[in-house]
Amino acid sequence: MVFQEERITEIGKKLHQAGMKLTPQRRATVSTLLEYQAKHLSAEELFTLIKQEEPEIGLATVYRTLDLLTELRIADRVTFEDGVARYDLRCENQQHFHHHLLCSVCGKVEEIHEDLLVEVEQEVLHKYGFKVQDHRLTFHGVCSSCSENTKQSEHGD
Amino acid sequence: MVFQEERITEIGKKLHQAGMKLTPQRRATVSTLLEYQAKHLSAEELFTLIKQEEPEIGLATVYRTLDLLTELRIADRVTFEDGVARYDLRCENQQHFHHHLLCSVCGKVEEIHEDLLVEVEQEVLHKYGFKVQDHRLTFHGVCSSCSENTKQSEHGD
DNA sequence: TTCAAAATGCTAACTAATATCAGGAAGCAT
DNA sequence: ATGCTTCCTGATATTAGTTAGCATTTTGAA
Ligand SMILES: [Zn+2]
Ligand SMILES: [Zn+2]
Ligand SMILES: [Zn+2]
Ligand SMILES: [Zn+2]
Repeated sequence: MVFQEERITEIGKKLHQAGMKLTPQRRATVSTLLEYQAKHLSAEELFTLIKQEEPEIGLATVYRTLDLLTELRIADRVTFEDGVARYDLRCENQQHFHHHLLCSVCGKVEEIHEDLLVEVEQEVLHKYGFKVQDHRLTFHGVCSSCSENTKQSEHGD
Repeated sequence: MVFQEERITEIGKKLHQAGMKLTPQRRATVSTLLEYQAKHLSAEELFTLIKQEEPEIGLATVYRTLDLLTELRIADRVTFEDGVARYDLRCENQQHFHHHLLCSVCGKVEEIHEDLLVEVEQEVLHKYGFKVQDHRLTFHGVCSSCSENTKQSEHGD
């Protein structure tokens, strides 16, 4: 909770640098994003949660705030297979967006915060002349617990 | 054009194997996907194009056909920043979806058909126990022609 | 305190995508 | 041919996520 406050005021500074204000609505949005980190909530899901902290807030404001945070690279927008935009707070001092593991069996979404692409991106620069600034990487497959379950049920045959 | 016909009949076989028919509407959809390969068209964009070949076709059929092709792994669905689903015909004998380079200056979308992630995916298996079946990788950055233009205008200063 | 700019809430509008449903075509068995 | 079944289709209605418009409120500097 103390960390949260620090983080929020820090984000407030970034907003001020861009000539914008940390209004109560924006504060509530950021704090909810912090609280539900790595949950990949949609704008509407966030809206209902934020309302608990800031009941007067409107849906449009949530959308506007999320757009703002995305532009300032405080948050990242990511879309999985259902086509709904979801939001992640960008980790501090993280240059690039983190990666996601999407289990096709249980539907779970895991995160990888390690940047596995440094070499790949150099290769892309050399071979294709493309200067990578950021990336979106999602792996589709079977998570560790699901493949263990499969193994066990195979033993049972 | 000859190659197209071959490709279409080959896809027709895959449909038959799955107990489905290559109807005129589906044929027209596949042929349009082939014709506009690597254009990353949305369902509605495809719809207006397909109508030229098959004017009686309805939008719902296009959606249904694209779903079908995606399930049979004949096509791949990909979503960029605007949140709209776009469709790529999967290259023959290609295990994984290809990658995309999205230029933030000119908006161009390039493709990389080389699978750069073999080692990364082994790392993911060893470190996280996650068995990768497929992936979605998009790089955001500056394409080669745009960075050359930037260099030239810097010279001009 | 005044005032302009920024931000907000409400609602309507828009768009992509899906669901529904009443036909049609194709395949097979008489 | 005839019926029967299954699959497929087009039109339309509906849903859900998102954006636009606008009047009102809040904010922070002068
Ligand atoms: Zn995440
Ligand atoms: Zn799983
Ligand atoms: Zn592509
Ligand atoms: Zn470019």
